[in-house]
Amino acid sequence: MIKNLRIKDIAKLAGVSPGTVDRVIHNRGQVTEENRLNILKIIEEVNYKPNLLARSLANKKNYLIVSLCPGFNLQNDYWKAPDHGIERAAREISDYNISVKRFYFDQFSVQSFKKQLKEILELNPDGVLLSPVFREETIDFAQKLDEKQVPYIFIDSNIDGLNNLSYLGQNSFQSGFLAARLLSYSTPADSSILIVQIGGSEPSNQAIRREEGIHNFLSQTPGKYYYTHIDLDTQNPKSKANFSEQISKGDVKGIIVINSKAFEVATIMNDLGIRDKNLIGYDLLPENIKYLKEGLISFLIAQRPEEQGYKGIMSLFNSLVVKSKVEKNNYLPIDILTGENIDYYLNYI
Amino acid sequence: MIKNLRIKDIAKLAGVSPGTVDRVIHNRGQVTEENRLNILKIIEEVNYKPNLLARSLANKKNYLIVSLCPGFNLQNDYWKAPDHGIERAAREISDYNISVKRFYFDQFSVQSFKKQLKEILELNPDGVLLSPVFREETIDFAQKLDEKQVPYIFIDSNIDGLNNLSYLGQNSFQSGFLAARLLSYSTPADSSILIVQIGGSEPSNQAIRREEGIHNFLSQTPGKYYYTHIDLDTQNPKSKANFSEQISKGDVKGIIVINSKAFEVATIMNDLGIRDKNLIGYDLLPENIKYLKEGLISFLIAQRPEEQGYKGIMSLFNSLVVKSKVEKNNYLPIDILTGENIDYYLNYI
DNA sequence: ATAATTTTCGTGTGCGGACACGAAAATAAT
DNA sequence: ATTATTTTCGTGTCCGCACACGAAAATTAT
Repeated sequence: MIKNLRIKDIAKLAGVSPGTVDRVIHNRGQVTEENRLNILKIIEEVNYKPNLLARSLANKKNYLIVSLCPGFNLQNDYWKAPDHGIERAAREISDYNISVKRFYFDQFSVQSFKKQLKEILELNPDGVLLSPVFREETIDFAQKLDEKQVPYIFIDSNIDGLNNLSYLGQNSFQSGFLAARLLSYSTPADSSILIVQIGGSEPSNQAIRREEGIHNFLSQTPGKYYYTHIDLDTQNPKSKANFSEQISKGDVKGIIVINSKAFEVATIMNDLGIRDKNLIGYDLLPENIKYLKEGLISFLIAQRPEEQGYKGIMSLFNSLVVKSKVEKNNYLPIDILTGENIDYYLNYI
Repeated sequence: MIKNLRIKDIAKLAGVSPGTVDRVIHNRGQVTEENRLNILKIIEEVNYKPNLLARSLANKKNYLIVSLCPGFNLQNDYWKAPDHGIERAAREISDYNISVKRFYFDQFSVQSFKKQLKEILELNPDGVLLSPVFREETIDFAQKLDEKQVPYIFIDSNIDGLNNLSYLGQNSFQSGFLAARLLSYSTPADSSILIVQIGGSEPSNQAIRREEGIHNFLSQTPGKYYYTHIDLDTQNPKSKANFSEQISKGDVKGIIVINSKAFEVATIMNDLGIRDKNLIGYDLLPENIKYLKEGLISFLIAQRPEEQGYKGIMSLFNSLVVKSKVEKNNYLPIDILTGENIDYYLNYI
């Protein structure tokens, strides 16, 4: 119940004017060493905390935060959730003289990524939130930001060894490990497991790490499961036919899809009338959710994409305005979803 | 990028002084109907949003929010988490002239509950966050708050039919249903399941609803499982012996503990060297976590207690200061925890 | 010693909004 | 028509902080 002291109070305690205290707080010089130390001591003693409201109100500086994430559309709306989180955070802190400008790129085009990075640099932002899909370009960009002393945060995936303020995302290895663990609960010994990568293009870093996690778990239970990696390209009839054949085998009891397209497998299972296999997938795409509720998908593993966006912006805010320190590695929880609990994740912000 | 208009701007648009606009905004009268309507129209048109920072800074009113939750100690630290969330929210909004005062009661004593309610009423708070453990006393209290037009929020458990601003907690029925579902993944057909209530005292509302959910699931799979309810009082040697006997039976394959004391069962299983049964429990007590990591507990179901406290205070803040509307029923996600993902929940705020 | 320069410091203004107070305008009373 | 009363409205101050400007003090140069 002790009221927070103000600059004016500290000035009185130190026997100086508010302006002098202000100069000490902002390291603006023009203060004798004696006064400076004394004021710092008092600030320490009374645990002075500036009033953020007053500070932001008086501060004319307008912070610009930009975000760069893959775009989204009806076919692929994974990045809608982070975008939503970014927007929510932006609304919440707009009174603090912070504007957030969102950029998007085509996640299959390095060119679009580079183009946006260039535009962003020209804006001279005060902070950047970034999905570092392309490695080399990100490294180059990060170095330029370092030179300008602009903080940046990665979301969804990470690149080690850079000077980013924070990383917000999941531990992919561990989420693969967990997927295998969940499968093992309900899959009898000596059966086969398929590890499926869908899409025709090469797997993302995330998918690779997940598969490593799966391998790691399965290798800890030697001899219990036989597992095979399959690439499925649903556009390619041959690939699809091959997959249908594989999945129809009786000893196949479990399937893990290591990217977000588990619904493709569920669709095939549905068409073939297969119902006795456990399917585990990732991410809350509408079609995944549908099959989870219908029981064709046993578990979905989710990574709080909305929160990644929200916390990303809030972390930059905390760093720039509140000046509190930010955790460098901020692994988000690995949520396990079933038909029974998913509704409470969907409605919940 | 359009800058927010200020009262001063609106005054100019309406051809009046800022004071007049202010009077309209606060319904303080002293304005001709003609001016009032005109100003309201302009406010609507330009979508005026008052600057919360400036508003709070200028506002001398000090809001008092009180919370009343069960106390906690080394033996029973469940309520430590909500308390932590309350404290975190309080810190975050302290600049907005909001002070949060925390009250505690003994969850086994109606008397202590009533005593604290009385004290709270005498403080004339502007908002109340409450764990409504005792039904009748809460109803009485709620009515008094209604008369004073003081908003109140329930956390952890709910009482229907009251005028509370919001409820923050879990759908206990559904979390029971989910527990049974999880058990069914790994428990073979025709085996026995124990539903255990621990503690010697009567079960909480929450435990009762969970058991209903369990029943509901199991009754949907007729004939598949045999299940028995057992009361276990670990202080009572006879009760403990009886339980040990039951759990040693070979056909018992699964156990669900419907309150937060699953670790008691795990301890017994440990002592008896039993390792081939699936045990599911609730809540992240340290001892539960320990056994989850060791594999004696298969799943823990958690309800984000920290977030209940945090969101409870933030909802009151939003209602009192931001004046945004608050969802009445705010079921928190039902988190499924295993040894593989729990660390990411523990570190995470 | 005095002037010129540099350093140190206090005061004042504004950020956007809340509220008080007193002036001006409108209405009522004589 | 004049005064008294009520209603309407504008101005000013403060909230806590950031920053500018100019005055005072200390230092250096002459």
